[in-house]
Amino acid sequence: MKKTRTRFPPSPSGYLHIGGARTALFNWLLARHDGGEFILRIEDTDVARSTSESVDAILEALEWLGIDWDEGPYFQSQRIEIYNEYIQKLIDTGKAYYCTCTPETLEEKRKTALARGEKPKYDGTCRDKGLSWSPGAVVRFRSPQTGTTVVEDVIKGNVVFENRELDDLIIQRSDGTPTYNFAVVVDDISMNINTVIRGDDHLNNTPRQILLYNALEYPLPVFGHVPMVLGSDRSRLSKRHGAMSVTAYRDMGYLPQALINYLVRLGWSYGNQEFFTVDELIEKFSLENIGRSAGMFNPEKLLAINAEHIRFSSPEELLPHLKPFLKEFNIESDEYLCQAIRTLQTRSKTLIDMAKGAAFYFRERIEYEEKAASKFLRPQIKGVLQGLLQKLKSASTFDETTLENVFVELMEETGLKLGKIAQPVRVALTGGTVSPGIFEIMSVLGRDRVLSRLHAAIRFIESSSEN
RNA sequence: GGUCCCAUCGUCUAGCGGUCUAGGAUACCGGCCUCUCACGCCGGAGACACGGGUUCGAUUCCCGUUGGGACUACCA
Repeated sequence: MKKTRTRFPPSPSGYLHIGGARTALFNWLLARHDGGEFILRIEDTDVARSTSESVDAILEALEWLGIDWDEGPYFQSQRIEIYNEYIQKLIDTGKAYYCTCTPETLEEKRKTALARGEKPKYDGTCRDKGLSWSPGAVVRFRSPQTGTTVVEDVIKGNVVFENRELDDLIIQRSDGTPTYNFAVVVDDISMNINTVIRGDDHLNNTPRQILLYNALEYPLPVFGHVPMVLGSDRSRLSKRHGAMSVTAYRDMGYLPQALINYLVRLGWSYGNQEFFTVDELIEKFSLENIGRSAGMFNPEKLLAINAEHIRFSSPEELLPHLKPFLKEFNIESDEYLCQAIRTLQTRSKTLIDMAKGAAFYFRERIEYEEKAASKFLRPQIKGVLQGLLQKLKSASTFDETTLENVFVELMEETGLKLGKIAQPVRVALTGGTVSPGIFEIMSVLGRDRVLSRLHAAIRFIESSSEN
């Protein structure tokens, strides 16, 4: 049994988007599951569209996701000699030929064919001319005109194509670079790729590629065409569907493992299980459980999964991902950060939420939300806060249980319900009316900060009642 | 237009001939819990596109219709 070798071959004409990431994930997961290898290859034969910025962006996105590769990145642009070698082989054996039809006349013919309601395929003008190379010539593959080609797809089953539907595709452009279908085949052959998992938008290309494998006399890899990810209007994903780049989700406060979980679950299932860690996915992933119908990208479900991952990760795991967002709120302190995170996990759907929610822990001075202050920091509560202050000063410890006892005492003495006391204290401590539990907050902040914030609140009440 | 793929709640899906008065998740709506907000828990509404077959029996198999999608480049 040969080792599984999969690959991910993005073309560097933009960022890594959600759909591409999912394809990468499937290939990566399969390789990791099987103990095989995962190869990264940059398909940059289209010089006009490829940029090194895109390459960087794609690598950055893969790294963030934690998708690592065993070989590469290979660049097709650096493999021209290899393609030429294979092309020469095909020309020598008569399986490919030079063609001097100009793009203009081809375009012309395509239009008239279409207008007549016919299939716009190459008419074979140069097929039997026996032309040799000349400037501007391209190389075409001599495609069989009869018979059928069967794609044995591990996801879709056998798909039969009539060879007469296929035409003599160009395999080398007039500038000497190979075209996609040919480069892919040569690369996959020379890189020993034995498992090709890709979007089903490639299913129609596959018979051509199979014919190329045959002409080159190499065995076929296993093909698996996964259904596409669709936008909210059920069409192919594109920019107009909103944020589609992987790094955009990073920047919106998503965890890589959450995006992975969501993306893999979109099109693959494991019974009723929804939540997976990356290790679990590696363990459980298999081609058999990939569905056959296209799925719609649903940001709401992604958000829910993200919240779940935030909830079930340890503060230590969350910390490095949270740091950049804290920085945006000018929080650099490391003090009691993990404890603070713990109090925010069940109330944060994104890391941005969490950073926002954590801000009050680290402020020197609390600024009160206007509404909160006018509703809860009123003169009649001043005495209660003062009473609390005294009790806290003398509290033996500052853990949640002790704190709760202090409040119970205070409730008995004042006859007030917890809610009546907790909200003003919450405003004093956080500036607002929404926060983690009051005892949690206090024990995280510690006695000194709590006391000084209560003092500040009392002074605030005094100064605002003067006017 | 041609070729190919696809079709279970709004969405993601389980289901691989009887277990389905179709299960889970998400979103939505109630309720409980409760110091706020969440989390959690309980409950509700919500789907097998349609028509033919095959079969004792179809969500499950076959064909057609309809609908959606992809491809149809000297893009990948």
